[in-house]
Amino acid sequence: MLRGAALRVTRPRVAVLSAVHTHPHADTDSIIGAVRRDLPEVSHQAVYNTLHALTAARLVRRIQPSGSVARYEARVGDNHHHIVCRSCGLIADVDCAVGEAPCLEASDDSGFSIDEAEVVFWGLCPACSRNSL
Amino acid sequence: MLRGAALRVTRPRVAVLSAVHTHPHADTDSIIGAVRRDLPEVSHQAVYNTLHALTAARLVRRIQPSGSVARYEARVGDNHHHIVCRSCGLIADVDCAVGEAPCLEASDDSGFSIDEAEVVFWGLCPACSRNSL
DNA sequence: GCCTAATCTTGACTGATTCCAGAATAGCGA
DNA sequence: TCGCTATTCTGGAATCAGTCAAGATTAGGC
Repeated sequence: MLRGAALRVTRPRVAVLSAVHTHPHADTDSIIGAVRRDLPEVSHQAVYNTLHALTAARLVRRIQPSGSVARYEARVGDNHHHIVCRSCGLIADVDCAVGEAPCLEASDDSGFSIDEAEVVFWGLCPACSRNSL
Repeated sequence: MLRGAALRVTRPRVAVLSAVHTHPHADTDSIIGAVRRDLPEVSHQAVYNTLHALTAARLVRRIQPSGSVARYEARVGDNHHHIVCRSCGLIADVDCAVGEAPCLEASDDSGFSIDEAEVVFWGLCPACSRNSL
């Protein structure tokens, strides 16, 4: 995958890419933790660098719901959306009915040239929903 | 408005509420600046407190597109959406065709109880669009 | 195997936001 | 109108995610 994106194959990069694949929607800190289970010596800077490089190469997607830190996921290219729990922050994927970006047309684009419509559904996850009764 | 929300009417609060009305989509720093034109002595903390209180009271809405700091707007209750310029960060409003939250149904809610669908359109504003030609 | 540019390590730094303790004050009741 | 009390504000320190920068390391082409 890395070679396909014209990126050098280094241990930290392989570990980060793999961590993002095994931990969907994880924040940077969790990814650093996961990577260090394989490579205890990686610097946080290397992880930040790699995440930026992978994001720029479209191998991972960066998401950041309001009030949350940056999170990353490896599911790219299918323009799916997310549901975020207002209470615990849990994130789940939602398939996009349309499949191609932008899946939605703006009623009035104010002269902008739009290339993507990002949808975030807000609500309560099953567990928090139960607890709030 | 403040009294209607059972909030004490203080000078900082009036100034913040007014600043949010006159500066749509402004970030906290701009709001602090605008407020200090009226009340030079307000602390940044008072502005943060007030913005949180107003947000909780639903008198203002907090928005935070990926990679941006928190921004606030006074247009509430009509569930409109936003277009964000990828290049300069400019934000414009887009009316929601439906008008009531959630304006969109998730194809599969994963057991979540959803109360809002937030839509962010990404693209280039007219000026940046022209410059990139 | 060597060379060079890309990448990594280390450690300091920034900027937004939050935490805290003491001073000020809005709005209640007398 | 006056005083009381809880809420709010001030000022300053602290936190936390993320960025910057310089020198050491290393992947990958020759």
